[in-house]
Amino acid sequence: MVNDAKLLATLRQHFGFNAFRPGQLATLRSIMAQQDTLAILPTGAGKTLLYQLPAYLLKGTIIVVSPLLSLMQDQENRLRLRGEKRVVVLSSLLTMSERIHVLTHLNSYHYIFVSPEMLARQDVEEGLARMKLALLVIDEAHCISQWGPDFRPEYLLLGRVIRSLGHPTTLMLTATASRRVADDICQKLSLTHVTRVVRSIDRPNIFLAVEQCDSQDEKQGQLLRLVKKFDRSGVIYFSSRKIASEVANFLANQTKLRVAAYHAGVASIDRYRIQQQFMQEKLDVICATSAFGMGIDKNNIRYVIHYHFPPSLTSYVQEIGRAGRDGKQSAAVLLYSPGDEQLALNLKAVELPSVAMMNAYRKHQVAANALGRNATILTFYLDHGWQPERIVAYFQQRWQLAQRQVQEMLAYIRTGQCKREFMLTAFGEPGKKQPVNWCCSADQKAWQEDLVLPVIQPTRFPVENDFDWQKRLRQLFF
DNA sequence: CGGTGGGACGATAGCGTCCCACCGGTGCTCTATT
Repeated sequence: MVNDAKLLATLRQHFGFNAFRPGQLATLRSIMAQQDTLAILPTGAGKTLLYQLPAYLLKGTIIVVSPLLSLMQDQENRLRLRGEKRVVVLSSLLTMSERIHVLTHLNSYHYIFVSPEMLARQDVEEGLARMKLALLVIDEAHCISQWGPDFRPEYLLLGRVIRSLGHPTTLMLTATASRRVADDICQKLSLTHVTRVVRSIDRPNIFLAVEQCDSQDEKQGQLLRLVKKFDRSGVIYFSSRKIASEVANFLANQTKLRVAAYHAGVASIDRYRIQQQFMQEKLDVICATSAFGMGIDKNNIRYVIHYHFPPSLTSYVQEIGRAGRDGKQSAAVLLYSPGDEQLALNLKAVELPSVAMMNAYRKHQVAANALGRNATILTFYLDHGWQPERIVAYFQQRWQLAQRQVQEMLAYIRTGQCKREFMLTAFGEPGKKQPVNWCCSADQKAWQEDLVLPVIQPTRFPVENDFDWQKRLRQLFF
């Protein structure tokens, strides 16, 4: 049994820190007690340490399931910089002979990074099932709930994979998950006894604002005003690639700022360059779709503006959470024109096969692969033995959920009460707000008159205060 | 799914109506051609 002193010693010896950040110790205790653990810790809480530290104490390989190839490569590079050589990204970027080599030498790796799609392949699953695993890590675990059902269905097979790997200790990591999402993650993985380590989603240094704009022209004008006013680094989120690119050009022409558009239509090499330049302060503003953000490790993003309507409060909290990681004052501004919610709904509507479409399919009027964009997700469910009736019911349920999420987002926009209070209540943390009302509802005057943000003290990461290691050492040795 | 913009058409000289095409985000992996 590993005690706290041992964990702390390992932290000192291998990472050079003197204290854990909030949530780390509780998570590590749980992992070392071989408990499945869901850690919901805000961005910047040091989540990678949660599996890198146990690597020094556990025997066997650590598998990390990650949603993006770029994230896996990034993690691999970081581990190599730490001197870890026994690390591999098992992905389609390997040549066939490289992949065969990896699969026949699985035991020689300390860390294996893998996507859910690759992990669900029979040869990979069987290969890994023969290994001694120290830990299974599911990074960005909210993807199970958010992307799994409609977009990347292999996420729904992770429960099966966990069982076929002999149920290793499983660590799920995410920055944002409401209680409902957390329940959904555990349920979809069929994990019943899960330790949850949850820190507040509140980021007191982020000012919350909603600006109503009556037209798209007014919105663009307002955006320009905000971007000129705010200090350098910022991210602007869009739900359209085309408009993201157009506004990027507009801002580049109207200001002296260095602006780039970032979305899935941009070549991956350029996306990589843009991200690097943003990190190195060679770009000021990124006009992005939801493609941008995961794994962004930049601590001085001063603002996140939403030009379009986020699909849910959860995604909104995730996206604005990228601001102000250094604890200094930052802002999250949502620009809203009445009717903006329609685009969010339409995006969901095309993702889910309509009832009419499914009826046509059931009457054999169309084949599954003729269902266009919906074909992939639909054939997945059919291949896994779902009856069409069940699929229709499920998609209807997903559609209703999407509508509820849009309604919740609208309620956030419209509420006259403190935005922060609304947000925290929605995430099951009522009454946990800081004494200061730091949002546009409370600071109407300051916000609307001259955009002067109230000054607050930068927050430092507090030392884990529920553990006095010196006292604990005295108890152990004297 | 649902909103919008453009073209055709009708009945009549300036505009209404209808219909159709188009648009709207996120990524993995595999496979067959260039």
